[in-house]
Amino acid sequence: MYKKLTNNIEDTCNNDLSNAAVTQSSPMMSFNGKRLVVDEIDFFTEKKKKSEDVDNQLVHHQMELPINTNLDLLITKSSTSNRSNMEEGPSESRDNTRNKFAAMLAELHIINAENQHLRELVDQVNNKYNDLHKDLTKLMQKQHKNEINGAIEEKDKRDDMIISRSFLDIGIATKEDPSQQHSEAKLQESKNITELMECKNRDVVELDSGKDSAKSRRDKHESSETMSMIKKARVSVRTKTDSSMISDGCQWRKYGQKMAKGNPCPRSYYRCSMGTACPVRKQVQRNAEDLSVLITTYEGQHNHVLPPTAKAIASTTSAAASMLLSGSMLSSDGLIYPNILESASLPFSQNLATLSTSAPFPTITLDLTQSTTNNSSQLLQGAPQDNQHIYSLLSPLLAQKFMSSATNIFYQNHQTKVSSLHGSQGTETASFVDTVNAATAAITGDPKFSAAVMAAITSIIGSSHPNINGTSGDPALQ
DNA sequence: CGCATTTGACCTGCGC
DNA sequence: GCGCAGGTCAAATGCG
Repeated sequence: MYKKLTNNIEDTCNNDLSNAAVTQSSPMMSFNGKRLVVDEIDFFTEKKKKSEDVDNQLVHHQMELPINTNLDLLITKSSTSNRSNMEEGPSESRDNTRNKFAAMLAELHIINAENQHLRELVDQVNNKYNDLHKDLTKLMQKQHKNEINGAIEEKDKRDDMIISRSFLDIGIATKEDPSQQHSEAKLQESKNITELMECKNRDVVELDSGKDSAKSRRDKHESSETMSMIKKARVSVRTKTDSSMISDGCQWRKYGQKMAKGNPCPRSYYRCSMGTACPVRKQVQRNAEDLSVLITTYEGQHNHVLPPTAKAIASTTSAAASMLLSGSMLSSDGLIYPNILESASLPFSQNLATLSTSAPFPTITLDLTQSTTNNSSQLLQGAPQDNQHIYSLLSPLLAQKFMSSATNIFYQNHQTKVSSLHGSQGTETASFVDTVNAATAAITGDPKFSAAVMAAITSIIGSSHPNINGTSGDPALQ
């Protein structure tokens, strides 16, 4: 038994040491490679657990098999009281145990070093993120200055698609900057679309303070329309309930009620009252055709910290809104790409999520009334028929899907734009798209990993930009 | 008394 | 310009 136990420990040590060695030789966080560490806690769980297991085994081993290590490292009662017994053990066993203990110590040192290394990498990522953010702001300012110097007629011809061009220009400019890592730019671009709009808005404010011209006013008007579009992107949720309002974890204050045309039931207007001046609003109305169906439409992003139950739906709406906006704006004709619908559909129900372009503002509808078809019944099986639970279950999948689809669409359009401008660079971008697709597939294939990645990205963005949806932690998807 | 809800007035955008 | 519909505001009202 003793030999068996020591063998186990030895195997564990060898495995961990070899793993640590591999890890050391190949940095875990790399934008160019496929491994990306976003939160050291998540990625250490396995190793940590392993290490703890080793420690437990060691302690257990020492408690049961008192052996003098001659290092006098142990201060436990057993180690001192049984010293006489230890000295009577075979010297070979003492050597083995000593070696193993030393190996474990070495492993601990390696893990600590690795931990430190990863911390540094996370810091670097944060720093690069901040740098890119600054560069982006500068580019936006530069672009606005160029526009001001340009012809006014040209400006008049511009329509609401100004945003899409801005997005593409930003992406290309970032990509062409040799000082920035290619994939870092991509990661940055996909992180938070709403942040770009904040930059845009900030530029307008700066312009207004500097030049009070008709042109700047026109820019402001256009940007206000832009912001309005951002704000107006909506996510509609259909649920079957008898209550007048679904419970989504947020606090709402009713500020209006209207009779809508063609519907005997009034439409209620609610404003989020959890935070001061929170821009999020929602409309609640019963379906005219089926009065048991309650249609709740969310609009905007929270500017405050949300409780976990509210985070679920908020992150979903944020991600959906980001997807809607990125997808629709990247289209050359201003329409939402049809493949969004396909990619946005949940894996367990093709009819669960639908997009509407007929409405004044892009709206995605999540139909939670169809829970009896396909695999959704399996997914929801055993879960209480409570909206909060449904959201909790639904949200991560949706947010994940929306984020990946938005990212893919962004890059696909980006590729088209770059190819047309630079010709030969298309292949490079194409390979990157492949990489993104592969990464997306890997992420979507492993729920735990995707959850960890999303949580980490959310926490990183959230910590850097407290104004952005605490959901998002959801931006765009919170 | 403070807060939430109600409800009529008002604003805005759009189509004719 | 006018009317309609959707959305918002704010004073009045209700409730704990």
